[in-house]
Amino acid sequence: MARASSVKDVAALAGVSLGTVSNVLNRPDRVSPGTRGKVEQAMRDLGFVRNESARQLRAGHSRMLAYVLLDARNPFFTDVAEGAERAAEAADLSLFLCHSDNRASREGDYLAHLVEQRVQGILVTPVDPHASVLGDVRRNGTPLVIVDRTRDDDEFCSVAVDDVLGGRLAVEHLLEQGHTRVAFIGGPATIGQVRDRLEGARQAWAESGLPDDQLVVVPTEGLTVVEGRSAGERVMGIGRKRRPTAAFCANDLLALGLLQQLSTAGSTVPGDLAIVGYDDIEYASAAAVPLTSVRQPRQELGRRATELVLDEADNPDHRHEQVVFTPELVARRSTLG
Amino acid sequence: MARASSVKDVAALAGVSLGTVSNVLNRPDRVSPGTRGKVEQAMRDLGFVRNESARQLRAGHSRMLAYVLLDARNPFFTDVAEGAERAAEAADLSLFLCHSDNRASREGDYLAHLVEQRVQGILVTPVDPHASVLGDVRRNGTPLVIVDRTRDDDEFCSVAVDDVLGGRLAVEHLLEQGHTRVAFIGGPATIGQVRDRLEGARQAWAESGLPDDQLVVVPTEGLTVVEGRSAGERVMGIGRKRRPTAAFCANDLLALGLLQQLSTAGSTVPGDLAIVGYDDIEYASAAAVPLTSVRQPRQELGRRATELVLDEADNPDHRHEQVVFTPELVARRSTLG
DNA sequence: TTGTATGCGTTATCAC
DNA sequence: GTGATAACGCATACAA
Repeated sequence: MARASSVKDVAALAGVSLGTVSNVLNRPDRVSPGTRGKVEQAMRDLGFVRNESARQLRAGHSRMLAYVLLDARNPFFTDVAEGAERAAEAADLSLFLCHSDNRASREGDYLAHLVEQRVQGILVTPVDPHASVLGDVRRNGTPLVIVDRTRDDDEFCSVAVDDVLGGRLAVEHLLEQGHTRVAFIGGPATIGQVRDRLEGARQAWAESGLPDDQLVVVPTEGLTVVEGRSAGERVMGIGRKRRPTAAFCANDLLALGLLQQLSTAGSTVPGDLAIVGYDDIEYASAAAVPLTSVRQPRQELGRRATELVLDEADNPDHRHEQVVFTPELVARRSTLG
Repeated sequence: MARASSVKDVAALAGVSLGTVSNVLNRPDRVSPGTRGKVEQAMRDLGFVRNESARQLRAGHSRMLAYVLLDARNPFFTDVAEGAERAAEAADLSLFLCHSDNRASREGDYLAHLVEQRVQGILVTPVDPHASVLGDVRRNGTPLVIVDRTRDDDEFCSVAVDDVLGGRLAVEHLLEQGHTRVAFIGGPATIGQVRDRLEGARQAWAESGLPDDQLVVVPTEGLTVVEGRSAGERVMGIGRKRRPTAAFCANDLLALGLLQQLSTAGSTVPGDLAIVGYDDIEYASAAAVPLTSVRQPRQELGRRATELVLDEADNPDHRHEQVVFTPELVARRSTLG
């Protein structure tokens, strides 16, 4: 494979000047049909492909968007990515996914590379939304939007969902179903989401007037199926009288693990324990017992984040905006007996 | 945000020439500690970031690798990606994920963009391994390796797993467990994988001497949880006497759906139906009944594919290679009573 | 050790 | 309608 051919090669073969080739590429109307034909033929003959690096160098920025995400295995993030992908497509940009796998170092490497690449914009669900690395990106002139996380300042655009409200919705639903002992399953508390959902749960609980200690917090070390199973053992290990009759899980993976654990142990859902999940991922409705869950507008998150990052890139009057979406409870068999 | 600063700006501020700045960047040993200090300080002051486009233009190729994958929601592919990611990291390259979502048009758009971007190499699990678009990439000088698919020629490097053997392993295991009526669940037959796994199943069946019609093919329209549930209804709808006592599913998602359907309907696994899945994704071992499955060396696939694409990029004597890995059966409760 | 000059491929401006 | 030319930012060969 010889060196790829350039506009110069095309020009030589077509017997025209380099400028004309460029015109065929970028303003075909300015060039006569005859020469255009010759040029296009030459391009085909040589298998000419634009060199995007050179284009970018000239233009000052690339036609790429990137989404740096925490966990490619979590359908929540891939759904967000799908929304972003569609918005990117509509703007004639390509969206690339970068998997940080929850590691700050990898996240940092990707962000650095993307800034060097002069991408149009970056969406990121960061390991730590307050890490200075995000500020560095901005300082270097690359628009950046925080997805599914928030900061307590307004230095960045962000899109997120009201997790406190989500927590309220879940617990209010369980209260309506007559439960008076409820477990909150989730952790670690370092994750803002987990804290907010618990906070919402507590607010709803306080308003119910039930004793505080009947809302039991069962901590987990992560938001995974395996952790859900382990939490299930702990919940069902509580003595009959003090055992919760319902559980609100900080995400659906936990809820699925919990469901599996109960099913393995011969307990029934919602008979022995009602379950509410969070995220409403596809597996939630397809579970053995379809799962009640708090739905977030996932694709919408990605779409809006993309719009914001493009506004930051294109609009000189851009103002940072913190968008907060409203979650919605989807009731299914796991709480409806 | 003003225009990003360039080596020229750094040189001006540091009071040295542009070449010296470049040397600080690329051969720091060639420059005296004193001037190096000045230059580095200037870089910090200006927030200088290399322009990767310009670097690429100069170098002729980028420091990017890409994996164009079919389905970001399938853990199989994200595991492959993880293996590729690690190999890329070791070579000091960045791996970007492109989600074609099983759409040929999106796959084509991504491939075109990557070629224009002059990426170092592309890994792809294509919608159609024989589509001409793959040949176009190669013709344009970008190394490309096919992942988890094969072609019947040797125009490309590829890495795959021996699915015929995988099918044999699954059915041989069920035969050993004493089953004499088995369902193969999977489809559509347009997917090479599905065909190969069925082929392997048939080979093992033929060698067992059991009547052909006791290996029942239950077709599905895709390899998803939902399809698995639907297949479950059909299998259990078969009259008692002719009903299979075991099912071999073309992937784990189908198997999980099947498992859920049985559990919902009050049937037991493996009592009423033993189940073998394929892929051994994380959810397989974490399922309500841990799933027997055929494991593929997923990360290894990604790692090897990356090595091959880098060899194609760097080694003038590169020869295309079709690597075929050997699958392995992992027996768990879903077949072991 | 440091500085100068050239070219990578593209686009856009300006003559012709 | 077409052609010559400069510029984008960087890396390198070579000169000082």
